[in-house]
Amino acid sequence: MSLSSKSNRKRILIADDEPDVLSLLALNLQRAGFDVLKAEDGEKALNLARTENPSMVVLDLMMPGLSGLEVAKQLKLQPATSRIPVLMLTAKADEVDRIVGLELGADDYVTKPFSPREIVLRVQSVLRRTEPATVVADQLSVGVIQVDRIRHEVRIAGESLDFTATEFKLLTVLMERCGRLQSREVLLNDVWGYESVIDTRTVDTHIRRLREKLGVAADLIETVRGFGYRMVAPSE
Amino acid sequence: MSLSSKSNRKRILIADDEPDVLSLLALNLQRAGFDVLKAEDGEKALNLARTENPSMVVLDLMMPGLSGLEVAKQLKLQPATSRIPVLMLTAKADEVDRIVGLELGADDYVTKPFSPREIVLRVQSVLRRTEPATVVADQLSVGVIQVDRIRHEVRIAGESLDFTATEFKLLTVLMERCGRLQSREVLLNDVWGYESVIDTRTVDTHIRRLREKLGVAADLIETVRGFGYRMVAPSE
DNA sequence: CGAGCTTGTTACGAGATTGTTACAGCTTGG
DNA sequence: CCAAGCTGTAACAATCTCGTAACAAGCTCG
Repeated sequence: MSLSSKSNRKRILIADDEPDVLSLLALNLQRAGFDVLKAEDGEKALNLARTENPSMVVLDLMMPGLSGLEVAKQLKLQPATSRIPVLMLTAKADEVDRIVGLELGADDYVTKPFSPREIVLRVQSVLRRTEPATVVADQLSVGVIQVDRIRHEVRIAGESLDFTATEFKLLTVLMERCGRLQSREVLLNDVWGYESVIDTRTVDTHIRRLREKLGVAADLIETVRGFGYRMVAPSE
Repeated sequence: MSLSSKSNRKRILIADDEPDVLSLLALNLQRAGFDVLKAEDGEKALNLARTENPSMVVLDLMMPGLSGLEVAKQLKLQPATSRIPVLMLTAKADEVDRIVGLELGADDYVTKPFSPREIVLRVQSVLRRTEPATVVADQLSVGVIQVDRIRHEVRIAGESLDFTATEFKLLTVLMERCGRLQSREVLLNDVWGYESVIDTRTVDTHIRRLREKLGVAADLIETVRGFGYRMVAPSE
């Protein structure tokens, strides 16, 4: 049932010993477009962080066994994992003071009770802060084309249109790299996924289908003969 | 339901030191149905934002005195204003990189030159995104469907109908988010609860039962292949 | 208890989606 | 202008998705 696309989505590792909290966070993060790795305890979290190279780690401070604090410390110790941002969940506000006193390696923290929405916002903002190169915008717009990735909605000149899963993905990839040439290989990789064994001509077919649906905005997808395709902003 | 004046229109605060830009934006936003507050500099913008409780703030990045960036930071610092969405106007695309590095609190940004129309679209989409049904109405109505949540009553074209608990919940969730796509996962989460371990196909079944009972209004529930379902207002 | 209702699961078929292929038209370089 | 190579287009088959119906388990209420 998943519209899976491992390649260019960010992986978030979350660790909490309460299954409910874990599921809730996972669901909301997935809904916000992240891939999620779940860990029920500190040991598992540490292992996953080392093997799966997540973009970010969300840790519950209080866990049986390895606490979130210890996991964070371990991560900071090794070069391979030392730069992974850490968002710490803490039960009480006054715990934070102690943590800060301990020179916690967390990039941000949230005190319980928190709303899942808040966590998602924090995760996004920490990612934005720590990875200036890749801004993840939910809202894309190029010329008359507007895309809301969260709602999976596309509007052409204000009018809502439906796209299939593949078309949608292809469109958003082109839009977020507007102005830059995308080779068929890159598109195959980022739209269809790493291990796909798909003919490059397939890209052409989907580009055609995209253009057909885009109607007046079809011109925004340029063909660069011999290389691939490029979305262009309309010249004013 | 009300044709009334100021009360239920959204207030947008715009700040720019160029009078021309300010007027142009104000005009277009008013035309789009918003109330507009104008500020010529950062200080005034900050004051208005604190006293007038706007739904959203549009800030020019470069202003004499307090810059848009500083205003945004100030807003984020205080709980009363920290949740107001910020749309930032920037002169050049490469300014954006610097902004991101500076931990911008903006929800979206637009680079100059921009069309007023584009700003209006952005404002609308940011508002759509950041305001997930703040009003909980007892009375819902979409097309010929009318729901009274207190009496637990549903009327289709005036005729009363019985719905089961699940059907009722599903219907109201769809109605309150009329026009917006709901994935099966979201529906499972919001109708069945997040700890439920239920197959996504179950959603399909209940959608079908809903449509069956809705009769003439069945068309109001759209299927968005590959993603989920959406309730639409019949006017479109 | 038991009939009837509610609800989640499952099977299946129609139809949509999608990758492939063939071919025609176009661009490019000589 | 021609030949070679790309790309646009259309058609096709494999696959996937969703609507439909049937079924079984659970629940309610007499």
